[in-house]
Amino acid sequence: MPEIITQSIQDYLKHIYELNEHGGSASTNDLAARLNIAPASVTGMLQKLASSKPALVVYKKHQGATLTKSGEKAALEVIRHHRLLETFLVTTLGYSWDEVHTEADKLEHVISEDFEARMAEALGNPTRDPHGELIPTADLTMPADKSRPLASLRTDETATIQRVNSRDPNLLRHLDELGLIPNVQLEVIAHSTFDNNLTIKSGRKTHVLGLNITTKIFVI
Amino acid sequence: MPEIITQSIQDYLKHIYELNEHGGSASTNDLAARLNIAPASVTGMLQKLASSKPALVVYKKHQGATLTKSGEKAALEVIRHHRLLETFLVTTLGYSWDEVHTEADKLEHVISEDFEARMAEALGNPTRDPHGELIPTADLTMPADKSRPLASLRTDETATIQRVNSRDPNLLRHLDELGLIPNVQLEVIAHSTFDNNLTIKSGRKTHVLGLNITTKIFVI
DNA sequence: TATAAAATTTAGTCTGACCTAAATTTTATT
DNA sequence: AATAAAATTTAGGTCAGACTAAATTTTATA
Repeated sequence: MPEIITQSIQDYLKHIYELNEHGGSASTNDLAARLNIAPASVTGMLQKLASSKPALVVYKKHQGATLTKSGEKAALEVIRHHRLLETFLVTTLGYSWDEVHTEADKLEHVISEDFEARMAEALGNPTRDPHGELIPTADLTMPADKSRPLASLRTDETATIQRVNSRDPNLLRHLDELGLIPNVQLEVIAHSTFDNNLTIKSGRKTHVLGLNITTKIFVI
Repeated sequence: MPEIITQSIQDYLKHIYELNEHGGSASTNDLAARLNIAPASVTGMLQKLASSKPALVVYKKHQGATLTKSGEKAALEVIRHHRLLETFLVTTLGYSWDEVHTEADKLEHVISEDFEARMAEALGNPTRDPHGELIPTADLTMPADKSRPLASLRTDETATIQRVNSRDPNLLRHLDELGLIPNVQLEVIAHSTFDNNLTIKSGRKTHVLGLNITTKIFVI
C-alpha cells in the first residue's frame, strides 16, 4: 500500500495511459520520445514499475508496457488533475487553450486532493476540459468516448467537434483562429483521395484541412 | 547567468531570508530545523550556494549564512509566489487562512511567471497576503514594514492588527475564532509583569494572551 | 533465409540532495 | 582558563532518476 509515486512515475503512468488508449501497449521508444528521455532510461523505469510492491505496470521485454489496475488509477488521478487544472486556468485566470498545457503539466503533480476537490466544485464539476477532452470522474473512472476522427468523415457528412487532441500551441492557436473548437458544427464538402485533404464548411467559412489536422480533431 | 535554482535551493533561500530578517545571519541549526533536514546536509548546501557562479549566499564557517543580492532576489521571487498564492487560494477557492500555507509551499516552486502575473492582476495587485504579510512587489522589492509585536504594548495602548506571523494552523484557527485578524483594532487593558500576559479588548470581547501569541501578532 | 536496420536492453556512470557517525570548533560554566 | 555542552563541519554513503556505449533482440527487406 505505501508505495511512493514520484512525479516522474506519475509522468510515466500518464503517458503509458495515453499510449494504451491508441495502440495496445506503450513501447519503450514511444515513451522515451514523449518523456524526452533516453530509451535506456525508460527500460529501467518500466522494470521498476513492473516489480514494485503493487505493480503499476505490466511489462514484457521488447513488448512495451500496460497499466495494472492500480497503475491506471494513479494515471487517472494525474489526468484528472491535469484536465481540471486546464479548465481552471482558462476560466479563472483567462488563459487561452494553447497556453494551459505547460502550466498544468507542472501543477498536476503538486496540488492536493483538497485543491482538486475545490477546483471541481468551483467549476461545477465539469466533464470536459477546454480541448473537449473528458475529465476522469472523482472516483477515477474515465467516461466512455464515442467520438471519431474528423479524418474518417466523407463528403456530405455533418458533425460536431467534440475534442481536439493536441498539445501543440501553434496548431491550437490556428484552429482557434479558424473557429474550429469544441461544439462547433461542420459539414464535409469534399474529400481528396490523393492527399486525404478534407474541405469542410463551418458557419460561413470553408477550410481545406490536411491529415495532420483532421486526425487531431474528433467529432460526433 | 544560467544558474539552476532547484526547488530545494529555493527553500533554503526563502528560509535564510526569513532568518536574516530577525537576527543577523541564518545558522546551520536553525536552517536545519526549519527545513527538517540534518544540520550536516545544510552545511553542504551552504558551501555550494556560497561558491556557485553568481554566489547566492555569503557563508562563513561556524557563522551561518546571509543572502547576496542575487540570492535575495531569488528568495523574494519565491516569497512573492507564496504570498500571492495564499491570497489567491483564499479569494478564489475559499481556503481559510490556516489551510493555505501547505498548499502554497508546494505550488510556489512550480508556477510560471505568467501565472504569477495573472494572479496578481486577478487579485488587483494586493500588497498583503491573508495573514497580513507584505507581498514583495513585481520588481522584487520588499516594502518596508513598520509594525511591532503586540507583546511590546502596555496598558492603555491601542493598536490595529497588521499581520500574524505564524504558520501554525491551530494558532491561526484559534485567532480566527477570537476575531484577532488583520485590520482589527484592540486595546491593552492590562499587562502582567510576571508572565508577560496581555489582557486585550477587541470589540466587545476581552482576551488574555501569553507571549506565545503576542509575539506572533504584529500591530501598528 | 540471410542480413541490414530499428528497437530495446544491459552495464556501468553521474548528479543532486539527502543521511549517519566521527571530528572539530565555539560557547558557556565553573 | 579548563572543561563540558552545544553547534558545526568533515568524511563517507545511499538513493532516485537520469545518461552513454555496447550488446542483444526483433523486424523488415533483399
